[in-house]
Amino acid sequence: MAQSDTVKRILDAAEQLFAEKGFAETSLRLITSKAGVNLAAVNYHFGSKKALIQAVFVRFLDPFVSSLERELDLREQRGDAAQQSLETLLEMLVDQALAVKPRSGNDLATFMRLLGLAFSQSQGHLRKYLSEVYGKVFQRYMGLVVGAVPGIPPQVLFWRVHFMLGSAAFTMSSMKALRAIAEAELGEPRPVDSVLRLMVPFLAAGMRADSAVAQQQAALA
Amino acid sequence: MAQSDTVKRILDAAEQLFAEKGFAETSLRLITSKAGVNLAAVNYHFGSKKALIQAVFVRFLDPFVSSLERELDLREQRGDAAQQSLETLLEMLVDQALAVKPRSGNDLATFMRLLGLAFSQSQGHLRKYLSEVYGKVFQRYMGLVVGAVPGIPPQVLFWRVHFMLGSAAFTMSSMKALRAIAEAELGEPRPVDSVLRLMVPFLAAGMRADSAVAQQQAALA
DNA sequence: TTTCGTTTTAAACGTATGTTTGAAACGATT
DNA sequence: AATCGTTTCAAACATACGTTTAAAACGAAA
Repeated sequence: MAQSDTVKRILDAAEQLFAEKGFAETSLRLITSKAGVNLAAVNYHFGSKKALIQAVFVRFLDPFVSSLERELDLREQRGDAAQQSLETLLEMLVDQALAVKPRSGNDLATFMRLLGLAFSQSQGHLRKYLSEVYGKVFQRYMGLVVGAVPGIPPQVLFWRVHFMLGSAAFTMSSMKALRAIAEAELGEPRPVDSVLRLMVPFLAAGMRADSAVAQQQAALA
Repeated sequence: MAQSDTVKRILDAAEQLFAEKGFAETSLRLITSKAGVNLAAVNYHFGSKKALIQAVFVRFLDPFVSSLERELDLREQRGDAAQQSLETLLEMLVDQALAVKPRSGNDLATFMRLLGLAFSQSQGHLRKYLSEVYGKVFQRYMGLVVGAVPGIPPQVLFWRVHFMLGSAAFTMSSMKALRAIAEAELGEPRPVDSVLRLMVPFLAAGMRADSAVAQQQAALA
């Protein structure tokens, strides 16, 4: 018969638990018990915990990245790739993230949190693996972003890209907690996708900030 | 005699190791061996590993926060607290961070990384503790920030503040790695304080981005 | 010098983790 | 029905961790 669903059950449980508690804090015993499979199943099917972590990321990043590449190809064919506005590019990313069809019981918040963890919590092995596998798309996309903010020196651009990344990674990995705070302080919180869209003008404005002023600010002791 | 320097040696070693590897990944055995003291010394002097983590943060946050509060008082007395520009407020924070006099072998990068970890890696107990002790100053400062960007709806402002926070926390906690990448890609990297100053116009512009557009963007499905 | 509270020390404890093992159960193929 | 590769299972293994213990060393006060 086709491979049993043990693998899928492990991935589902691991994905959810990783998103809730992080990698180090999630034990294999917790994962396997939630998945209803034997403890040894993880090492049998994946080889190690590290490999399981990678497998979780591959399963949820692959569709996202494929769909992103398709969209990039499309826009390139239409020839307007070079002159995309920054806002359009950022929205495109949000749209792709929102377009990933949720699997059973894995909602957008889980996706966000995992994406955030990939940057903030990833130990060496994960970060290296992700940049090996997805580095090319990342650079392709970032090339477009850089092209959309002309007149900024490369040094400044480098750091602004990472300010952007940090904003996104932090927000996504803390999304759940932040929405709870927002609810306590301001009533009914925005839906997750609305928060993502709220980031677009914030990031775009930051990227476009006057760089002469920026240089000057940074220069003075 | 005065309390032996065992406590100080533990704090020094822990501070540096936490900054390098995070909390969970740093064992008491590693800390005590680096500090050249007995393993049991941590539990004797601090009670537990959690208490040690808190002690590390208190030691390096207290001077920073005190100095920040002094500066806030000063500006309040001068009466110009209410009409500070956003840039001025952010620069003030950078200046306070840079003004913390480095202890032996603990440079600015360590300070940055710890501050970043406080947000990203802190488990429940640390976050709760920090917000209990330093929440008041944080809110006082954030009140000024919010006052410096008029005309933005509270909901939008809430999220933008956290976009800002995320940018700063991520950048600081990844500062060392990012500077290494910058060096490989662009040659001699900026000094740490210059990177901090580079954030100011980026964040200020993001905070001030047109909120009507933002609202509209966020609203459309 | 003796006393007594403080600090340091080596060793052990208890627990949790990722991983391995060898046998049992399974399921398609012959 | 017998065979054989695959998968599951309970149990154990090896290791690492934070913490505790009880004795030894220390150092100022008497």
